[in-house]
Amino acid sequence: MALIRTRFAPSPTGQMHIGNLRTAVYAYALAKHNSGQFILRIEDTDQKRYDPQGITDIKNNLTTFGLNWDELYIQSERKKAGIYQQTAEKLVSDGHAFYCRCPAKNVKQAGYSTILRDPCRDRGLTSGAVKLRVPDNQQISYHDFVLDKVVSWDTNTVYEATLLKSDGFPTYHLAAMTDDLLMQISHILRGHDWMPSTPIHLLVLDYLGNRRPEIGHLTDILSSKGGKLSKRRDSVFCEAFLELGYLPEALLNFVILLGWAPKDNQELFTLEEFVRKFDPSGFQKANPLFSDTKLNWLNGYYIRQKTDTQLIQLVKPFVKQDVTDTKLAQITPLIKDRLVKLSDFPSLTGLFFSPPDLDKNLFDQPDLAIEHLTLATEHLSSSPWTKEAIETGLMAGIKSHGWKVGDFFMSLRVAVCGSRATPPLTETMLVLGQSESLTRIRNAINFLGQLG
RNA sequence: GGCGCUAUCGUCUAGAGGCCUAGGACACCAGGUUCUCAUCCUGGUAACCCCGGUUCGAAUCCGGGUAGCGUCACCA
Repeated sequence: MALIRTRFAPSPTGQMHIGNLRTAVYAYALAKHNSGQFILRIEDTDQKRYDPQGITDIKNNLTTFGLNWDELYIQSERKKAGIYQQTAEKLVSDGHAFYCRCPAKNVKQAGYSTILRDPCRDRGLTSGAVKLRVPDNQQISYHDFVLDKVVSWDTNTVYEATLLKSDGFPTYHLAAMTDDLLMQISHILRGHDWMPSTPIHLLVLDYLGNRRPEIGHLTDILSSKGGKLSKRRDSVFCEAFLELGYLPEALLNFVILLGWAPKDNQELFTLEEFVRKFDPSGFQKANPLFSDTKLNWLNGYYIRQKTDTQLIQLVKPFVKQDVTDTKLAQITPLIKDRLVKLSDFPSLTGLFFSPPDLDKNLFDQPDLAIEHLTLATEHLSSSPWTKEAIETGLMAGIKSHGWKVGDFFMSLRVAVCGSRATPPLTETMLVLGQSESLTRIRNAINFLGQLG
């Protein structure tokens, strides 16, 4: 098999979002599954939208997710070498392109354009912007390797796109195709939104006289609110998910499943497993909806797979309270099964740092609770501070009074934690310490007594 | 409006003419484990867009609707 070379070719105009991440991981897997190369190419040919921070962000993100590139190219630097200028001039001299001095139209505001043949195409100008000369009455087609389908157009529906702008910079149409050819890209994998301009690219590819890479168009990720994912309405940026405490491996796994599936229904993938099992026939053809419920499950799953030591390190940036390493190491295992996102840490652990606000509604039977707590005080003030001693003593007391085990511990739980849903009670008291635990229980007795 | 793509449970999907009384995962519901919640285990509810056609037989093939999405810039 010929060498597989894929590229991830973002334009650095904003932060990397989950759609970009998905495109990148698919291109990466396609290359690596075949022992090929994954190329990062920065498409910064739009001077008006240039953002110097963008390149750094893209590199950092790819690194975070383990998508290491083999080669890096930056189009603005290649432009300086005159590569695109030369290609454009060759197309003109071959009769496949022409110069144009029409003012740039802004159909974005007008709606849509219906003029497909440019008035400058036969004027024989010798300078200006360069536009593609589109032939009439021809069929142009390609096989899409994602859709696994031949798609074709009548050239009479193709407009004469600008290839080189009057500022000397190439448009995507010229730059991307020129580079794909020069860089020996074997597979172009890109967003669905590029599909309509594919006939333009096919023409450019053919006129440049080389060969056509395989081309495949990925689905778009849709918003659960309807329509395309929106940067305003939806949370879409990788950075934002990371800041919420989503693990990179969870986000990556989630995004892999959004548009690709293996025949055997496997759901859990590390990057390495995905690369190994990758198969282009698994690509989805219909647009998926973004919904974070499965992402939440995946994140919880990956959190539970961490060792306590690993999790303690991961959770540190999300700890809001002032805490020693020792205490953090005691608390973290107690809430491991309860964490959905790392940022849940502060709300799940508040009870370890400050006494609870008591609410009488949390106690089922205040009078009985006083009895429960009184017994607890008696035992706990004299008990050795170990799990076994605490529990056996308490159980003996419960049994002698004929109480329901669940009722007793709920009273104690609410007194100590201020909530009916908490980490394991004994372990929690162990962390709090004997003195603090007893203080909280006595406070609760007083609180309940005053209600009386 | 033109051009193009798509259409299986609420969501992500398996399904390439009989293996489908349509399978898995998440979510949801019920039960079990457990001193609560969570985890974990077991079970359940739930889908082939519509209409024609081809065929002995269609979720799977074809045609037509309908709907969704994309795009129509000297932006990518």
